[in-house]
Amino acid sequence: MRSVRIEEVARVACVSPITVSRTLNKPDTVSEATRNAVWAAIEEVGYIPNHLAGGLASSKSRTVGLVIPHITNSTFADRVRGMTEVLRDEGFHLLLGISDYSPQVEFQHVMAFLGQRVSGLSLTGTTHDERTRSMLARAGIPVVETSTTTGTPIDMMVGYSNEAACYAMVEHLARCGYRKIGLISTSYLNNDRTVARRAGYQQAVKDLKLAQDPGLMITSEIRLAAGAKALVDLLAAQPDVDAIFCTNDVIAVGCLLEAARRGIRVPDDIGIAGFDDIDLAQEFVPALTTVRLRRYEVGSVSAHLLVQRIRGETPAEKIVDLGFEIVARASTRRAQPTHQQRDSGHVSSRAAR
Amino acid sequence: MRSVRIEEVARVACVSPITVSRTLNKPDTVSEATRNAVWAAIEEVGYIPNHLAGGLASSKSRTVGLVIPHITNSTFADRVRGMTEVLRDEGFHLLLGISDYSPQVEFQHVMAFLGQRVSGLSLTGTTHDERTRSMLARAGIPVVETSTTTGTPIDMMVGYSNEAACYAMVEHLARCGYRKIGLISTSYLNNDRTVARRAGYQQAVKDLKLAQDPGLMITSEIRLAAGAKALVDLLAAQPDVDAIFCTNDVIAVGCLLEAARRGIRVPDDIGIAGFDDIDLAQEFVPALTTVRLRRYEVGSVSAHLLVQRIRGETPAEKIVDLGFEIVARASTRRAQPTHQQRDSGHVSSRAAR
DNA sequence: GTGAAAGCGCTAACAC
DNA sequence: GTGTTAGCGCTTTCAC
Repeated sequence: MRSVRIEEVARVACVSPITVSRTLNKPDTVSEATRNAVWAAIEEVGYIPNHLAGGLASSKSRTVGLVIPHITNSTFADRVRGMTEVLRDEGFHLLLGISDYSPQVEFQHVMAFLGQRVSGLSLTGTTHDERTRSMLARAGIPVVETSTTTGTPIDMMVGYSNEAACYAMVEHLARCGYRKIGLISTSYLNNDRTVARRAGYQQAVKDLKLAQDPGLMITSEIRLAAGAKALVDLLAAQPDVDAIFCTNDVIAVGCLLEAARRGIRVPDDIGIAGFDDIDLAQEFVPALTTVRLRRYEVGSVSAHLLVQRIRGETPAEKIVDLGFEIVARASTRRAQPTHQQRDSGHVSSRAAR
Repeated sequence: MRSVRIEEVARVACVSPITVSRTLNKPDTVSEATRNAVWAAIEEVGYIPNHLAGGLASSKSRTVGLVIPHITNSTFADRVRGMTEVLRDEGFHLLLGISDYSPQVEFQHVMAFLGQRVSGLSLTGTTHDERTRSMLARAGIPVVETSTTTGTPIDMMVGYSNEAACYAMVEHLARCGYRKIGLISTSYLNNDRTVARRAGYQQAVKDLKLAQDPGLMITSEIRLAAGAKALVDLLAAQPDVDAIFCTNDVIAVGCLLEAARRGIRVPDDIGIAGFDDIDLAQEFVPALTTVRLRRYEVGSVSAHLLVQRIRGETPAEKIVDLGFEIVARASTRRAQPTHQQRDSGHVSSRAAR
């Protein structure tokens, strides 16, 4: 398929090819009359710029790569939305890869993206294949790791402290009077965010002298049915649990559904809390106490940072903490206002922005 | 950033550049000894093939474009998953664009993707900007439109009949004894799938001599809160509605939640049905009667069709009907088995595959 | 099975 | 403000 080339546009517009190129890429360096003539010619011949050729010649591409662990989850869907909207406004395009939580698959995507000469790259978390780190170090393109603010960044980071968020939620549950709090987390294999969330829970349980027992921590897949089953399993093993903190809202709603089916009263018999603040959390009956994150902003801020760096600017911060917020709702008892509003962990976090 | 080029690999491996290229792209045309030497050299110098240059020289790219209306919806998330998994296995990569239901934005993405010389393209539905159609006709790359099997295809199609699915659901509701069925659809602006769904509802209502009234059809956004509000609005305008068919499960669950809050008994006071069979549909109490679609397959089959055509093969079918299935659950009354299993509309549809 | 030459379509650098 | 020249890194074509 030999396509219409810049040369043909140039001929029709009676200018040189480079002028056409400039009209497209640096319009303000071309006089208005020329610009109009070129645009008319472009329309006339039906020219579509070949970004492959342009990218090759300029060693710049208008593409950014994103690798996410999976997509069936509003955390990542919102991030994709945040990135695509900003990138579109800035004239960039998004190459998407899904790693399914495998660092090896992530590495393959990174390789392929580098082969496409992406101008920037966004990854999830800080757990990567060693080759990913070394390739990226050599490639010298801006990289944003997201959804965490801890660990050793490759370059930049946008997220929140998973550990602090979980610590804050356990504190909140303790203020609600819960003393034996179970934790249902997602699998923590290759998932530094989950590891951090578990650590936050454990630290808080220890600091607040709540019931400690390895049997209180179990894992579940992110599906409603799995969350329901996890509730059953946890209650079977630890019948006197008085609250359950799920590191994911889908799991938490699964628990709420199962509790309803079994006639377990929430929050009286048991308190249930989640993580993410998905749409369903506030609509569900009872509404779910949870940790609110700024998912869309994780994407939009990442994209902004990448674009800034691609343009050669230096962002104010290499690590952006978007904070979190404990949202108390009906699935947990009312908190006693003993301490001063320590919930406002998010306030300080946000201030860090 | 001057990167390691194929020439350097060639020098280290003591072969010519073209041999390196062949080792990478057509390994079986190179002797094993040479292949090994080349691979060793690639590792040694840390070579990353430049797909921009390769694509330019061969006028082929290993990239496929996908434009979806939005991403915060399992319909599209599953499709993305289906596409990426197949494409990854086939060595292709995915450029993602989100159009927000705007044909103009879609056109911009299509232009940009053609500029990247994507080898194939997948769009949603058949409502496009006229320029999109003409560009694509000229570009001559394989195109798959999805989520419908009606309308005039640009090239190929993968989906299901939205009209037949909604017709079947109204039939089902009629067999359940419902006679005045409201419809809450999404906005049908630039959305041929919704237009078809509404048409299916209207035709069935007419054929089955159910209550007909323009006031029975309203629209809602795809959010739980919006669905809840839509229920309230519909009941206010049409108090004697005995069933509500929502063309989206999220809206339907919003209705169920609102019904629970208002003490409206489902399915006795009112029957509620949805469309999509999201995870929540079967877990919710009461479980939601809905239309099950094969969302993942929409993506995976699309990707397969595109890859086949990119390879120069000719797929057996240009239009793949993946069918649908009426899933009867607790949110509607039991159906009377009067007619013979006409629900098996999906069986014939699937047979069409 | 391997190589040499030519060129894919564009833009950087420099000239005018 | 616009044009000329050279070359981005690879693959095609044809030769051996």
